[in-house]
Amino acid sequence: MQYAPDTATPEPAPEARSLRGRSAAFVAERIRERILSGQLPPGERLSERSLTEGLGVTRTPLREAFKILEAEGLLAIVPNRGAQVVELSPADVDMAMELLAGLESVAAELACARGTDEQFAKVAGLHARMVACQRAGDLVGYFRVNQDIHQHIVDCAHNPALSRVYRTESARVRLYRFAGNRVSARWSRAVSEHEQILLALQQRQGPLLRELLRAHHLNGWRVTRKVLENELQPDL
Amino acid sequence: MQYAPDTATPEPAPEARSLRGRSAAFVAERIRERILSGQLPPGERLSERSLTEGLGVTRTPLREAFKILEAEGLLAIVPNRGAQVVELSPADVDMAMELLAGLESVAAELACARGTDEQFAKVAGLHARMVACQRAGDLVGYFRVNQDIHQHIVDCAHNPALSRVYRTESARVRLYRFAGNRVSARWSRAVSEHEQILLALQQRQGPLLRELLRAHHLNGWRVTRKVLENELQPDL
DNA sequence: GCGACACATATTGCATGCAATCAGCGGCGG
DNA sequence: CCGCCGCTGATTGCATGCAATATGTGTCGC
Repeated sequence: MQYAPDTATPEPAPEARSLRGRSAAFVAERIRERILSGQLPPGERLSERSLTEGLGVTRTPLREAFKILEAEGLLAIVPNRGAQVVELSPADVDMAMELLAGLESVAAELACARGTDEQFAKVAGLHARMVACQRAGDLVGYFRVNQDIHQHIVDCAHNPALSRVYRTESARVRLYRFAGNRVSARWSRAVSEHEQILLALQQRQGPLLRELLRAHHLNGWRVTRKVLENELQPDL
Repeated sequence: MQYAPDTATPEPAPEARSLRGRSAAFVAERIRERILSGQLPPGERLSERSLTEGLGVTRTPLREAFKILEAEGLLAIVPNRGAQVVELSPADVDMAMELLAGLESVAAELACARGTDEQFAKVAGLHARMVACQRAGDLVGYFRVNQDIHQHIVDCAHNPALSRVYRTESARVRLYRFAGNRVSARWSRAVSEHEQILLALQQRQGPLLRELLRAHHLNGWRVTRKVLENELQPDL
């Protein structure tokens, strides 16, 4: 017969035991998810109390997580006034988009030079899924797969530093870009642009791919900016 | 006659009073300086005890600073084993240099399109200082001004996000690049390359500037890599 | 009625204390 | 002699407590 240990095991959570030394990273990941999903909107003030209660950790690792997210550009910490989700002006997003376009254009030539056919096939598979999402009218799925495709193209460059920077900088503006995808007229054109991009990638035409990505970014961002500036109403 | 305030001001340190809410950032800056100067070499383990004693803060803000520096890629925190200065393999530096070259090439065209003549004049001034350092045999000064020049060219693009990423990623590999500058034969060629770069910038020849920067990076990194791989002995 | 001040409460920043883990070392068995 | 085990001191991870600052509210003067 088996006996339970004398001391009633508190067992706060199944993963909590192994969380030692990782709780700040764990908490940061949770908060990052909430920011990127829009659950914590830009400008939202983050109370230490409610977050510690919600996440089951104390203030020390939470505050460490704040510092991580601040370094990533997702939070702004104001002394004595706590942390809040960074709010980006249209100009900020503009600069970020320019940076992302630049990173992709750098990645384009590297990807054509070094990407494997298997990686390209994976991008093609994602493209098919994206088209399926479009047909199903699944905006959220479409957007997510779209982001995945761009990240995968960058990953094809086989440069971890480039992939990391692209991922981080892309995350900073994810919410803002999402707005632009809420215009149905953009969808079909974006898909056809993606088809050209995929073709250029598979045929390893670096300079062409670079230009296609640049144009794709420009087109997408033009629409998004209009939405952000309330000049165009989303119809989805 | 002037009287001192009744309450004897404790005044633990001139900056300590205003340090509340900023001590983690302050500590991070100090440690960053030590890493970038080589005072804390790659692989060095950072003891919380000695750093708290040396910096006059307690462990809580120090550990927050560790998280910031980890997010910047300067430290690696191993659970239960503390923080150590990141060690980059030649491959890591290779990837980072490719990224930096890409960022500069993106910045090049933007700088030619948007940089002000005043900014270009400042770059020219830095170039003159660099030449002076070269003539004086001031390796450290030369290297620092050299880095400044590249950062300023990137800043000419008037894209804060681009400047920030370039600065951070450049810092990560600063120590490793320094090794390559310890070969005297590289100096004169680097200076002449810089002169061409400056000219292209002032004449706003974007595509040319992009190619010059790419070639400059490639040349510099080729020498540096040889030094790092011990195929070439520094002669300075 | 309106604004300014003062007090009370809440929240943040940091110091400290305790538990868990690691590193070094000596004893023991093989 | 070598390797394994357990012990001890040191170090890290996190919880908590205290001081400083911000925030909300009521009161007073105008």
